[in-house]
Amino acid sequence: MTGPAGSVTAPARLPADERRRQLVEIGWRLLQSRPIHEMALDEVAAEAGISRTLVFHYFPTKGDFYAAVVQSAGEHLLRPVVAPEGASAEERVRTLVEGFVRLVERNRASYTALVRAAGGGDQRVVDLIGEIRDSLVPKWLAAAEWTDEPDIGGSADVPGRSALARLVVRGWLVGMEETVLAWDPRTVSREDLVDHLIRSFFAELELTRR
Amino acid sequence: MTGPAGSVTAPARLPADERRRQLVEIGWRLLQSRPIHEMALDEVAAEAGISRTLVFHYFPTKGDFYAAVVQSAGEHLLRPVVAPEGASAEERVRTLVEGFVRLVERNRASYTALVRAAGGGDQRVVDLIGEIRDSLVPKWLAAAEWTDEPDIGGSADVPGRSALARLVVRGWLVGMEETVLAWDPRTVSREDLVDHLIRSFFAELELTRR
DNA sequence: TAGCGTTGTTGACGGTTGCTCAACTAGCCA
DNA sequence: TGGCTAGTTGAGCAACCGTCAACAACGCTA
Repeated sequence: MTGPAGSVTAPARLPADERRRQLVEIGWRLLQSRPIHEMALDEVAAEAGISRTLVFHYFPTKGDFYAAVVQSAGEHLLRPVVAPEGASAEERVRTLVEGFVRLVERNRASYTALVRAAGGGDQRVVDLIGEIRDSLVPKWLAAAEWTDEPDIGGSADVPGRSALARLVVRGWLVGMEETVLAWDPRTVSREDLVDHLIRSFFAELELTRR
Repeated sequence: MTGPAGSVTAPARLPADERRRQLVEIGWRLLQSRPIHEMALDEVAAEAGISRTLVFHYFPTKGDFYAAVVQSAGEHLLRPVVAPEGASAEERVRTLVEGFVRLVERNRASYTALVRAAGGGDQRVVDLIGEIRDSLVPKWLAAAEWTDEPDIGGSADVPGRSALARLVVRGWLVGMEETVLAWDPRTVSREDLVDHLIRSFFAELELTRR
């Protein structure tokens, strides 16, 4: 355990940004085995082979560190999921859904860790996850080629229509998250799941049209 | 703050079950202003006018206490939401949706506290919230008069159909939770929200039929 | 090469909190 | 009165977050 350099323990002195990245990376790794509130900064420091004080030097508070970890994790996890350019709306949405299902299949631990962080941690982390979710809404709306058309013959300054769509898509995304996480491949086939999610998304969207 | 008996501080000696209930009630009250991981047992003890040790006497571990609080909270919050007996499917679902929206409107702090507990706390609490959600699924299916009919001419031992429905309803419930919590009455009217949720629920269910 | 500021790093300390242990006290029955 | 049961407590341990003042390595200038 306290081996003198068993694996790749940091030599001694690192440039600031590199140390930061190292710590975030360690935090992310630890987050996958422990719920967030059980990850002590002691552990992070030990893993990096430095003193706990140094962690506080880079992240003034525990919450700051967690926020950095969650932010980085969110980017890493969600960046690869993109819709292809020249395809039909259905194909694009399918790509997003399948990308997400695959993401969960491959990184279940990571993803649940990330989602769980949405509940327990401090306020910054909660807000961060909220922002990440919000940032996904336009992506999905665009994939469905859903244009934010104003009410037919109605006034454009009434935000009701598009606001409802955004709200609904946000809720739908969270529901999908939950569905895929709770999904048991032995009772529901992967195909049925994906098909249902796609049709569900379009149906939900269509319902907001009026 | 340290008033000698301003409100209703417990006298001294209480029967076990009464003390338990008092502590859970205090925990529930505190949970509404603080996220769960910030509620120290010190505070609970102080609020009850007893020593911290006694709290541990009734709840061996912090997680046990939190679990008890969440359990009680879940029952208190969700019990009142029931569908009327003799109404149509649509009316019954409408009652459930409106009941839930009203619940969130009135007890926003309590409800978010409860939902947030689903993420951060210890495993027992997470599981508990999962069970509460699961227990809601049949209630909603029944309200929609959704009979768990086997595949037409198919084998009854294939669980695919109803399993999908249960899974989907669970996800939809979580999505609705999120939607109502993120809902801003200034951009989406209450009526539009409720209407959409009702139609969304039936649409989602209909999609599982095949 | 000496000096000096900048920057990465640390040990020691304080306060809070979850949890344990042995002991004290109020009622109740023989 | 004595003794049993049950509610209650203070002292103490260990883990953890966060602070402070100081140390050590490197680059720059002279």
